[in-house]
Amino acid sequence: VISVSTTEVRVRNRRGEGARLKDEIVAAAVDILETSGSHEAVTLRAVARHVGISAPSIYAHFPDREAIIAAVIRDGFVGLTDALLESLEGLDDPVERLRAGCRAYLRYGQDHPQVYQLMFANPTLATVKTDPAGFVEGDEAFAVLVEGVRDAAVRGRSDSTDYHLDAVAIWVALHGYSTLASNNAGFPWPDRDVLIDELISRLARLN
Amino acid sequence: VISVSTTEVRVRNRRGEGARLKDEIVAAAVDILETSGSHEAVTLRAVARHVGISAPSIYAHFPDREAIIAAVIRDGFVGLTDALLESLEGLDDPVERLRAGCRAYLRYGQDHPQVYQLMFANPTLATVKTDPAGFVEGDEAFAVLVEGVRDAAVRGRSDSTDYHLDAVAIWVALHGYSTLASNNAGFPWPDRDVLIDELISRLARLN
DNA sequence: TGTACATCAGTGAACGCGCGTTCACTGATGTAC
DNA sequence: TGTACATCAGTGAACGCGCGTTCACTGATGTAC
Repeated sequence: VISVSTTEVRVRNRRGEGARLKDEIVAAAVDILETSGSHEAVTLRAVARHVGISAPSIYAHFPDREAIIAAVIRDGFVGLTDALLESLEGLDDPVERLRAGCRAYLRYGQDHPQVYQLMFANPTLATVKTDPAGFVEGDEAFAVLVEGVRDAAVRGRSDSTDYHLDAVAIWVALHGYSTLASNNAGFPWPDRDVLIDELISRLARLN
Repeated sequence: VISVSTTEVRVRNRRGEGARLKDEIVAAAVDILETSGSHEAVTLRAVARHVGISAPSIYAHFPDREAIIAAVIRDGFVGLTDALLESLEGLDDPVERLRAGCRAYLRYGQDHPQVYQLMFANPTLATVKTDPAGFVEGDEAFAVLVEGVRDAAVRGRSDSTDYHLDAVAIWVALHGYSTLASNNAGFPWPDRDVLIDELISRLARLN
């Protein structure tokens, strides 16, 4: 019998590199979260098993299970903001920038549906959102959107006069589409790109 | 010492009325769900405690815990559809009807945030949605919206030509606002009524 | 260069808990005769 | 009208499980002298 199991043996971190485990723990939590489709599966013991360590080892890095989830959410906000900013690189046309940003937002939600859900549709958030760090990240992401609307208006491509209001309108629509699409695959959705373009142009008041 | 505790003693159902417990179980599940803010708290034992029965008694009415949640979701769809239809009663103006329906939808989401979340933003749904009954209810609710857009267009109050597309756009926006608002109270929301009216008039293409 | 030792990165066993589920049962109530 | 009995609406005790968390520990590794 040929052994197929690749009994992943974890190599213990070298002295002074113990903090590396912290990142591995968060990565494992994300993995379990997205694979299982529910944050209930992200138990302290499941995370430990996934990383290949004993359960108590986690306590050197996180005070409790909730802190791991909070770290996942914080990482999510950083990742989303990065994705948004990256999507704008090299683009000059304000409408193109707006569309690119919105698409990047939806892509993030589609690629990390469970993390996304945790970020925006879970009361656990209360904990992280009170934490200034998570809040600032979320604000930064939203600011990208407000800037996009303002830019389009200033350069004569949109009739928007209330940038904040219109940015909120777009955010609300994007978020709605993101969560509904990932949870209601059976619904008769119209063409995705048409829907998104209509949402953006009407809510950003493109002319 | 004056006894304050109202040790709720449940009266056993009379013969032939055992099925009444089924409704009590669902009601208890909804109560726990909305009070706790998370469906994780809706355990079989917690529901039994809330109703005032022993845990095994539930098995006479539901095969397992998941079936209770499914019943909560089904009830939710019925409740939402009823609320939508009721909101239209006595209204004739198509734009008024559209607004009333949308407001009723948001009110439902605000009044039953956790049930709402379970209905639209949870993969547990997969089970219920495959079930024709739940599906039909959801379709009926959405049909109310499509009819609203069509009616407005036919009566010259909207420029919509693709009723389904525009109804989806409105649904997406309403859903987005509903979940974001209930989970992000700290966000600087614009005036609620202004936001909602703008979403509806732009997405329904009111003229 | 050699060695004693402090420190670091973890481990293994154990705990109490609430959970879903099973099993054999109980006692009130309606019904057949 | 009286009574034996079937049925119905539940109960109580028990199970095995995975969980979060604690505790005392181990063994490799870098460092001071």
